[in-house]
Amino acid sequence: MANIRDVADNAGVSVATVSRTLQQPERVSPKTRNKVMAAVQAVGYKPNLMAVKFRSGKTHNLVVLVPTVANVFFARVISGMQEAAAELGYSILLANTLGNNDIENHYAKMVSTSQADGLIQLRAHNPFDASMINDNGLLPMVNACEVIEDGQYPVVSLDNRAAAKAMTEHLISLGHKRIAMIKGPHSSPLTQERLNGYKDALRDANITFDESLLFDGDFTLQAGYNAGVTISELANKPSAVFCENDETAIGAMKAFKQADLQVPSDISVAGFDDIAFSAFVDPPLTTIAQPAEEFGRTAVTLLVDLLNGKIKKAPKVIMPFELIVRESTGVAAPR
Amino acid sequence: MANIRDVADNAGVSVATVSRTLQQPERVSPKTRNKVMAAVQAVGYKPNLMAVKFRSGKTHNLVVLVPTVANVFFARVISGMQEAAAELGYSILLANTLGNNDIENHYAKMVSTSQADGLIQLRAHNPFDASMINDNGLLPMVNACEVIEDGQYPVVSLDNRAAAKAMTEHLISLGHKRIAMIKGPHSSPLTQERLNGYKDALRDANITFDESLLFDGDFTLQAGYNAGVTISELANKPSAVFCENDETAIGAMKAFKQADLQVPSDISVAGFDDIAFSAFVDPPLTTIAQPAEEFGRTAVTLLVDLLNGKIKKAPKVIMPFELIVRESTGVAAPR
DNA sequence: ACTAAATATGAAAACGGTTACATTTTAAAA
DNA sequence: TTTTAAAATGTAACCGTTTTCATATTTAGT
Repeated sequence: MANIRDVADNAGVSVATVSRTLQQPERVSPKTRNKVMAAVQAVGYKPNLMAVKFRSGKTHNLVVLVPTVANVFFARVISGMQEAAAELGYSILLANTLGNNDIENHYAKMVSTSQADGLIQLRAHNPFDASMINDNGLLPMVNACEVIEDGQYPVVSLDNRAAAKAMTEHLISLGHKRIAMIKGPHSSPLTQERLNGYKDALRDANITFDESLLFDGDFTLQAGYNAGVTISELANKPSAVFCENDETAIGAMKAFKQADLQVPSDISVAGFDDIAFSAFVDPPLTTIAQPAEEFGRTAVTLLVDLLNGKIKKAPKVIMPFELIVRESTGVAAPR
Repeated sequence: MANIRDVADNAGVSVATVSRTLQQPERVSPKTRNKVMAAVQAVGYKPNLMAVKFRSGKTHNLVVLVPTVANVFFARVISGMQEAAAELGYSILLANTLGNNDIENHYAKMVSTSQADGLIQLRAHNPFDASMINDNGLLPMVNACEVIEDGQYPVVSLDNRAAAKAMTEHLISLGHKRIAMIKGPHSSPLTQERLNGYKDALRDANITFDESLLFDGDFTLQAGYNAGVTISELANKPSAVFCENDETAIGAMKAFKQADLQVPSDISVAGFDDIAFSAFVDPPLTTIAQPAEEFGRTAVTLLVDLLNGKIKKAPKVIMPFELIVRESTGVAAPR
């Protein structure tokens, strides 16, 4: 494999000149520039970027911690990250953490071991192992999708509380009073935020919050189905179910169908995220759309700015949401 | 940031000894080993892995080219890759190519520029730009999911033709004679393989192949929906539709529902991949299950073996498939 | 106790670039 | 033409490891 010295020899110049020709062509005369370029071709030179990264101390790699790439919403976010990263000359190192703390730490360590310049978390969960904190006591990190309260790190998030409130108000406006909620995992701040929004709407409408209408989930189809089965066996069923994500809602709808409950005439169902499938299930799902790709783009832009020292204090970017009303929600049935 | 020299100074030994202590502890006396370990702690040493990779010439990175991470099937494959890579001490650099040739080349180039040791393609599409071929004329690459014919590179694939044949036979056994097919993108060898399997089954059952029952798609929900609309407007409708993946099938089912065609009583629908959603749509989708995670695991194992020179000539691993009969396929309606 | 072999350690080169600094060449100004 | 500044190029140090080879130390054998 040809290296920069081979090029220099071939062109009859020094390695410094070759390096300059490649990095700052304007600093070298047109004549030698041509010689060098010809030599590059002649010997088939490919710069060893590992050497460059080592020397420069900048890897231009970003680690992204994602709970699971199989989640359709995350897949969209990642897609946006890839795009922005490519534009800025960065590569994404994707880590599928499966919520596992060891895996998270393993990948987060790539920053302290100079394998990556920064870190994006798709799940709020700091601080990491103290061993990976750098000089100034902070990791070059941004949190996406979930707000983190301590204000130390940049955040790009959705106003989950407001969005959940908007959805709940939509259900209330259709006449629903007994509105169940299928939650996300306990460990996720999202769960709490969306629950808060739900409670806000209830309070504003003078509907007393009923803890027995809360069901556990974990953002998977199966969990939604399980909760749906439980709900359909209830003596005093809710007339609407607000699910903390679309997968959950789709799972629950299957349970309702099996129990011969019509959606939305017997029971309304609402989701959150607006994944592609939601428009294609039967009935199409009412949900909250989030600008997923934009999330990703913003997160890497923020991180790169942070790495370049362009950010003074941790900003908090709140992305807009949109209530998408489809056919899975309808007016409450008379009791 | 402490480097190996700081550790050496602190421990009162040479850098060579520190390196040995960390890499091959058995080659250093217990006494100095303890001294070094203490020094590592004392100065908070974290090896600069970029330097290690540069020096060793092994990056322990693998580039994975995926057409789109938003495809649920690919997401499962990637998940399996991550797992196997982590076990083998490799990291995955995920590239979302969106089928774009430039993006593919850009990421493939990471191998020739020493940023990654090898490459996995989730879509068969070689050779690349000649500029990135190495000495022996080959890229350290394995193809997953799609068989490639030239036999130069290891392949892990499914017998798509046999699987498509099995599904078509299932439909024929239910009495279907007019079976439409919604294809994948032209560019994908998968499309052709599955089409071949479909034709095989037709031939074996003495059903004449009817080109007008072939519809274009691209593996997305929307394309499936579009084809579904076209089919429902047909004067002489097929009694069954075999879709080349599940997303397509789910899209088509939505179109049929809108056209008041009952699945499966009016028209049967079959998919391919068995993504998680398929069990949860209405009706649950008959499909072909592929061991997606295992695909991913096998692909990286193969690639790592290839990198270690453990592979003589390119193997071709064919993974098993399974016909999953759910409720979207039923006996053919009398005409 | 003496020598040979085995083990432990250190000094320094190497990996492939970038870059500060020194030097030479070219262009511009006097 | 001479002087001076600017532009082009070269020399060599440097980034943080690993690794070869030489040297020092320990262990074993007689």
